Amino acid sequence: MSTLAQGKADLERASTAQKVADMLRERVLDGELAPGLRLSEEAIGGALGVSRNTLREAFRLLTRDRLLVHEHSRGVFVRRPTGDDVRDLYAARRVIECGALAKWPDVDDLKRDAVRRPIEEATAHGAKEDWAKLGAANIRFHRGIVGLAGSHRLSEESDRLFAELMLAFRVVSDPKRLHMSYLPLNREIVELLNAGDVDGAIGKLRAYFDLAEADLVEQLASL
Amino acid sequence: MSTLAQGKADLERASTAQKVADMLRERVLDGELAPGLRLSEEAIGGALGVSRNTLREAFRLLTRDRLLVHEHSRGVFVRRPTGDDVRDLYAARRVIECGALAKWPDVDDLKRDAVRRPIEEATAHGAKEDWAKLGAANIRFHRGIVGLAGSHRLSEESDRLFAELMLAFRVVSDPKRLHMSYLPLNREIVELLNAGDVDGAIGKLRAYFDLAEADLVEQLASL
DNA sequence: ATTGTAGGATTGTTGAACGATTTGACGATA
DNA sequence: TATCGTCAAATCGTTCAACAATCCTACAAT
Repeated sequence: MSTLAQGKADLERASTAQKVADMLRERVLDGELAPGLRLSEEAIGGALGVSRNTLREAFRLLTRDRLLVHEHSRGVFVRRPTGDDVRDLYAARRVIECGALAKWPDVDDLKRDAVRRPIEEATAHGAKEDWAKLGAANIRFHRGIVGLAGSHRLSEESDRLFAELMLAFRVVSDPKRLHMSYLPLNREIVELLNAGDVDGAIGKLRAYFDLAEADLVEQLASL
Repeated sequence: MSTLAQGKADLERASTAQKVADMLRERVLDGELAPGLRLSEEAIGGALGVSRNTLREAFRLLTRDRLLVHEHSRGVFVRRPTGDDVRDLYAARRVIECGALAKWPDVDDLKRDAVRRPIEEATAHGAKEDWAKLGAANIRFHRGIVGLAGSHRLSEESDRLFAELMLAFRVVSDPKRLHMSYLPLNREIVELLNAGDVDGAIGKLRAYFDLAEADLVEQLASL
């Protein structure tokens, strides 16, 4: 049954514009397409072998995800997040994630594990000094937190916020320090949750947001 | 300065696809385009005098807003919200609005008035039995609550949630009863806020969500 | 009643075309 | 030197026509 549902999902994924958008999204998040870069319709369309119309549909999708910005008659550019953007993103995250975390007492172990496990994985990757995977596990930790709310729509919007934040992280000079320094804090959050101190965990999560936001804004300001 | 920024915003608003999307959005929220209706590219494009490509761009925008659903090679349809959709929407609203409301002590009077004023307006419209305006004021009340969080992104996502919810409201048999019955509850929330009892207000808001969700789900189930 | 099988209709995608807008360079003027 | 038009090149915005791919309907066969 689960394999059938999976197969259906694969079949439904067909649109060329959607595939192009997915490919471009990866390139943007990889950093291969740097923030501020202009994406010429002709150049990109020619390189990917799709028509301008189809490419423009893909651009619309990514613009809605805030990875690209569209300027009329000038083209689309890879978004370059500002300090205000980061403040806005963290204001949204504070509300969403702290609110979702408050649901901890009401959810089952499946959802709880989606919060706990990424921290274990992050620790393992940190020990191996695999900073990319550490960062990815960190994202999964926060995705797990949002998942506690039990809203598909909220999770999808959060994914967009995370993607945009990863764009902002690209300007950070030392991502290793950033991710490693917050890992112990996240671990404490999980320990507080396991101990039943949800309010304490929320407080620590909020403290994490304050620290991370200030750090990122400062690095963006020094450019 | 503010007039200049306004003028620039007006100038930038130009794209045909955007205008078509705005027009279609109104029609969908009016109910002129009923949930479940299929939107033929040829028919709509011909009626609006735009090409298929431009129309498809508009469809993508509205699909992202969840007002339309896109089925591959079958076309786009006006979304028909299900009970699960409503539960998802309210789960998201609970997290967002309760979290935003918790910021009440930290915000200025401008933002607080954006919460208080719509309730006064709703009361006035209710007295005149203008149910459409009463519903609109109710939405503004909740927009004001989200605005307390101070995140532009969160407010925009909430607008999408509200729009989708208005789609679900279209199946309600007696919108008058629905809006009127919750107005006193909203008024109590404002009074609690003015009295400084933020936690009490959050509790009442949560109670409102529980009632409204159950009501809407029940009406959707009886179809 | 279920399963194939045409066919017609609609969507998915492409390519070319043309007007509109932006951009950048080149002089003209003060 | 600095500022202001002007003009040409490049790119975007939009339309149109065409064809392949897919879906829907009706009808026949088992």
